[in-house]
Amino acid sequence: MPKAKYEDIYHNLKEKLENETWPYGSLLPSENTLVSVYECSRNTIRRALSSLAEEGYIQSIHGKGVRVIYQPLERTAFTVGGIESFQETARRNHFQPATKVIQFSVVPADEAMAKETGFAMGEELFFLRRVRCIDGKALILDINIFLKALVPGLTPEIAEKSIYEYIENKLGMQIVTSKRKITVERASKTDRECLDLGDYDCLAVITGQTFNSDGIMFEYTQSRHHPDYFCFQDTAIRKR
Amino acid sequence: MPKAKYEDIYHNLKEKLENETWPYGSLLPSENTLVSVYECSRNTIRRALSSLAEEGYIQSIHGKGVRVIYQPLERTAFTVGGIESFQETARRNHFQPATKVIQFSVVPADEAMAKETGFAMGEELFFLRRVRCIDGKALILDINIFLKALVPGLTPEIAEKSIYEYIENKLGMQIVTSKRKITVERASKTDRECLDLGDYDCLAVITGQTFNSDGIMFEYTQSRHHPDYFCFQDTAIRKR
DNA sequence: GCCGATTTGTCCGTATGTATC
DNA sequence: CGATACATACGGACAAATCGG
Repeated sequence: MPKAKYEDIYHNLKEKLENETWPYGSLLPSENTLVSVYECSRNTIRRALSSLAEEGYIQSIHGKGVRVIYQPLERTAFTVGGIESFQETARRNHFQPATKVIQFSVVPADEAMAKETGFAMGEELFFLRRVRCIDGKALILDINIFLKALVPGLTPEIAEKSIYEYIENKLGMQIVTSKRKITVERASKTDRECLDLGDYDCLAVITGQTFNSDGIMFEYTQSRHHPDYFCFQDTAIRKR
Repeated sequence: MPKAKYEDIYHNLKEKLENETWPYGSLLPSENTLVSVYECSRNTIRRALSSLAEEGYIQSIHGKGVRVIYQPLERTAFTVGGIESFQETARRNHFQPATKVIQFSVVPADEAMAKETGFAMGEELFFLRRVRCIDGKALILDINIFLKALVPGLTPEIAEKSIYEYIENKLGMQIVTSKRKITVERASKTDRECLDLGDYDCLAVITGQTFNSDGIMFEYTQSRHHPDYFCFQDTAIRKR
């Protein structure tokens, strides 16, 4: 539950934008009007608006108003974006998810791995690989490497369900920042063995580091996606 | 030239983070210390810090401090991210860029195109296709569709150089928001004819809409990248 | 072209809440 | 418990862009 006022306002405005209370291309009520409506200071309104601008819902125009640039999208593809677990994404897209753990081991970080992942050498790591299936088809190969010290008690059984659920609810650790990079790679022998790639010879790869609320990196991930089930959305705002 | 104080502070801190004045994993000076250093209010400092947090440079920890999570990266790949023209990206990556215009026409938006691009039906559009080369290899196929009314005087000669440069400097129009989506598609016949794909049968596709400072969408783009020359970077911050 | 009303952009000072140590 | 540090919120001031008369 959000307790901050600007978060309430943000969610309320977001919902109204998605409902097309104000249609695409129109102007929002002025900030001062919103101040009266929500009974708060202009700073608080501006904070909510700036979050919506970052997410591509609106755009402020100096001296003029705030333009709606949100357009309702067709939900055909399996989209990712933001920090979201496989489970959450599957549920949002109304798919039946399944996970198969194909590797679960504990290893120390050697030099090559330290360089690639960003963990310190010698750190004890959980190394696991999982295949994600949707409607019976194997579509995503996930490689997760966790700092063992920060994810105590992790088992293959938990990995079969939802690791993020375990981390956040059972361990009480909060995931905050995630740095990622997206590339396209040729399918390896393992990819072809684990996934139903058909005659594709490439896949979409999301490689990332995840940081907890102490600002410590505790996870390195590689998510290897079937091309047909990959769609990443993003909004950028130009800085001068 | 940024004239806003928070932008100066933002750039100054960013440079120091990239110089590793404060190493990865350490804490920044406290906000109050920075207030003294930059002689400004805490609001102004916090604004600069929040921009850096969004870009994955730092992460605030309540009651503790601000952790540096920036790591210098190896510049091996051709990376994209943010709003940046091909020219700018090429220069940043120290490559010799070249552009070949293979189509330049004016068409009205029919129903199918209107639905795909988001332009209104019947709008007059510039439709162009360009091949981007680096060190003599054809690596990117760009399809740009512009609202003709908002980009008057566009010619194939300008398209050969930099359209963004023309739009921003000559027309004085500012690009502000860009909404994009990344997918992996099978290479079409055209892709194979235009690009040096080798034996790849897929490519990375960035599809996007660009909005000017009036909040009007004036461009629809599709950038089709050779897999080896595609790397998209992103930072996500988890919201509750 | 100028002026004034409206609207967003930047910045400040202050107060209070909450997490960490 | 107190000191420190970040988080939220308010209110006010002035600048800058837009628009209509």
